[in-house]
Amino acid sequence: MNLNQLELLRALQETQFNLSKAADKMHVVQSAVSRQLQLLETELGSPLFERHGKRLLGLTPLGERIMAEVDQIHRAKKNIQTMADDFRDNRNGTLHIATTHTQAKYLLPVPVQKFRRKYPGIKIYMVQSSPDNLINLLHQHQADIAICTEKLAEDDSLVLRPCYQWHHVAIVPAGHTLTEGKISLERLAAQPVLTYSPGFTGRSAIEKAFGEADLHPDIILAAADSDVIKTYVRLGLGVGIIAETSYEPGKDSDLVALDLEHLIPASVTKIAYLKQLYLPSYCCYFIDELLKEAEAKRT
Amino acid sequence: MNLNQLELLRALQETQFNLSKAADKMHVVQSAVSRQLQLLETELGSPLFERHGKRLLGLTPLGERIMAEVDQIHRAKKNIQTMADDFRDNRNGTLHIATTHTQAKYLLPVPVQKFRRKYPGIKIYMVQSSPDNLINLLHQHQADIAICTEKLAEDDSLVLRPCYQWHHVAIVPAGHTLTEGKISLERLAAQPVLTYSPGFTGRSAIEKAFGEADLHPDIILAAADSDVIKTYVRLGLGVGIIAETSYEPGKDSDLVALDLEHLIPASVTKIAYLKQLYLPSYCCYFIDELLKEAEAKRT
DNA sequence: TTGCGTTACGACTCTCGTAAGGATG
DNA sequence: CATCCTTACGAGAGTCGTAACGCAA
Repeated sequence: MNLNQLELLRALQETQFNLSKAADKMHVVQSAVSRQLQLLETELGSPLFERHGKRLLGLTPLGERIMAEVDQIHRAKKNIQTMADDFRDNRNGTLHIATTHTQAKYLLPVPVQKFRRKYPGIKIYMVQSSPDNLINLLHQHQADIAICTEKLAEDDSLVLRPCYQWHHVAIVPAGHTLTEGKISLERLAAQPVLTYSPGFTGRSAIEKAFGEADLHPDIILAAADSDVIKTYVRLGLGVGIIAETSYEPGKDSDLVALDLEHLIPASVTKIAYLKQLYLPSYCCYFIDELLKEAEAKRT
Repeated sequence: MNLNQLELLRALQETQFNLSKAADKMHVVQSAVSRQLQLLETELGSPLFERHGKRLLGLTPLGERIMAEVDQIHRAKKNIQTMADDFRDNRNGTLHIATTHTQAKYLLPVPVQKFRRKYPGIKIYMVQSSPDNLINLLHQHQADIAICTEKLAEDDSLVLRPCYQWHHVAIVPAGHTLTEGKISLERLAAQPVLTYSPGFTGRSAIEKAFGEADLHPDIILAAADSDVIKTYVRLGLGVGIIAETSYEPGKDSDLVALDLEHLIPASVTKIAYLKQLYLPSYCCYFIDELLKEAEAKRT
């Protein structure tokens, strides 16, 4: 048994048990992985994969259990390398941030700027995705940290750090009927509504609020980002419900923001990363800057 | 980086950073480990060991952190091998039991006998040691399970399974003054006492009971096992305090056992094993038999 | 026929052991 | 000077890549 053979098992799982594709992933020819797999299964004394003829179909029960340990080994090996790299030179490296559009545009700019100044040698990869996919990215080691508001609960393998609490605002063109009088969920629900796609940026809080009031707003447009919503609100399609932080008083002076703090429960944006994974020092610095920025926004 | 290099790190730690002894442990010549260590440190880019000249003195801070991951890898690798062995053939193997004299003599015989019948191919290694050392044996992977009463608390990495609850009895030769009238801690403390060594078989419960009554018995003999205590009680040296299960009505008919249940708090004997370590099926069977035996003793 | 996996064989790389040498207490 | 570690070099084991083959959709 050696580390390459264990990596091979991972590669096979990631390629739906296709030896040829796994070989590509491992940067060796296909016959090599065929042999290595045979050697490993011979050494362990039992097949690790279900086969139909020569084709691999999936893991055996033994294979399943072994894969869990292989993942542990992979993680530990990665930690060793990260630690060594970080120790030798913490000025170079890469930072993979997974987040949603809203956070990328309205929360991250200042921290990223500060980070660039302190760590000019670190490459930043920012991946935008849907909140439920962010956790996948973490688990697949394709992201170091994830920043988002929803879908981050009940996962024991994650560290969750509350970043900041915010609430929603309604946006309407100047002169809109909602700008007069007191805002309420009933009045909102009477209008065509534009807001975030399900699973994005506190959409669940919005649904909860309307649901508890037994209201069923007509959501005529759902988008992943605030800018799209604003655009169509400007076109007069209806009232937008977006995060307060996405309303920019300067640029959005043609729109009126109506505070919904008392109507829709507040949301908490969190930073998440894998509990068992070592974070390089620059990554911790970035998290600290994020928390500082959140603190600054709050006041 | 490969598994052998990581094993080498463990070997070095276990040999107080002596390359020559580590080489013996790894079954290779010393020059080989010297080179492998250099290769690893070169690959990681930083030294893992503090050196004075050519000698290794200890781990660097980086080395310390890496060793923690190496231990994880070692454990996972061991789990893979155990799983594969268990899956292929669960009739052969070894079971390392670490326990104290008392448990080995009075709790284990029946389960061991049943185990031998069901798994005649498994070799049983029974290690007797002091309770605080039992945990070390588990952590050093020199024992699969440990059975004892004391010193098993507050260790997050252990699974603790309460096995059975018992209490102490006082033993005296027939006709001893304590056999008349009602037993009490005061009357006990007035006699020379023979009992377990500190850390053994509920000794702490004994001390606690006397301590809370502000009594200071004269413990003239402390032994790790009940038989030694019985022997000297028979010689008339004083009153023995032993586990109830160690008093055998048949063999010990010359001694009188006085129940101390109401005087000394009960003790709980537990089975412990490493949380993160895979236990082969026969090991689980043995644990089950132990729990059954404990259940039988209780009734 | 194409895609997927296995087997055979020669080339190469890697690691080991032997042996000699340097440093340290 | 004995112990501990390093370096040099040749032998052997292990792994890879090429290529040919078997099998199934």
